Amino acid sequence: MSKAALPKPTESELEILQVLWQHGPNPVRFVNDELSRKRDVGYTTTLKLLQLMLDKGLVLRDDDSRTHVYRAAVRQEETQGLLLDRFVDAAFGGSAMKLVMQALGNRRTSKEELRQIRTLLNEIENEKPETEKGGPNELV
Amino acid sequence: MSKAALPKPTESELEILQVLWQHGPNPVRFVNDELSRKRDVGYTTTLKLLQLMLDKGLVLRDDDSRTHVYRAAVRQEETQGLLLDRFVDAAFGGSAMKLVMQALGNRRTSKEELRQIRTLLNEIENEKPETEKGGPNELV
DNA sequence: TATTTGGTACGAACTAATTCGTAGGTCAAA
DNA sequence: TTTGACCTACGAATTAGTTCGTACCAAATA
Repeated sequence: MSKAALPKPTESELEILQVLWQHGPNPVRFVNDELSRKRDVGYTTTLKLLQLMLDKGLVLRDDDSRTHVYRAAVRQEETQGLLLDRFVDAAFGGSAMKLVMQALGNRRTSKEELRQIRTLLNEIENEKPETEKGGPNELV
Repeated sequence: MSKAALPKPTESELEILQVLWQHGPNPVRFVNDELSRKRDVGYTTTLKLLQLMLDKGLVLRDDDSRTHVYRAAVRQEETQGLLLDRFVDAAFGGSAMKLVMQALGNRRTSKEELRQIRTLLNEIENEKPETEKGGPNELV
């Protein structure tokens, strides 16, 4: 009963989640201002979206004060993982490797990034990572 | 005038493209049969989809014979790259690296796959890949 | 107190994507 | 030459997602 079917966010909902993940709990006004930096979006549109997301369980809200404060109800890595799975299926016939190869092959990748990936590869290969920080998903 | 704005396929259209990429040019009947292996879909639904895709320029068709034969009009790698870009923006805030790390970190990856990635990393790091095949985008 | 400012709720319009029913054509076999 | 199988075309219903107008409430301020 704990993990009831992680609802999949739509594209717009994802934009909002990005804001909440990045800036933490905030009122509609703030979220809308952030979204407005990229594209034109009405205040009530953002409000409505947040309300729908509340229904879906994608966000939680604190409505103690008149100005409600919303916060993400789903974890970023988890959600990204979910979307990634779906995307890999849809666009790469389920092969995550093909996706990785394409992502690496098709764009400029800095030395530093390449180094990070090598490090990650090593950790994976050794099952138990030997990093000083320890945690398995502490990367990135 | 050559590359007029690569139209972005929807999810359903992508399913169809997968079939055409994998099996080559084929009539509606075949495509529909393939799709039906995964989920329930009516023949005329597939037909309509293919007709819409024809309008969009996603497929071409040979209607010499009564039974039209459709084939993909867009290259697989190109389309996947396009979708990948959009997806990276939407879900990973534009960071392809985060996506790769997540894709590698979150799932079982075989030794062989890891080796492939290392090889790719080496090629990228040397700017000019030393593979016998030569071409820059020949990877994957 | 009256007005302005800023907030929520929500119906409803709009758009894109998906699905299917129905009409009608062609061809081969009975 | 009629029947049945199989095909295309296409209008239209349905669904999901997005957007916004309008109504309404509360708090601050003139």
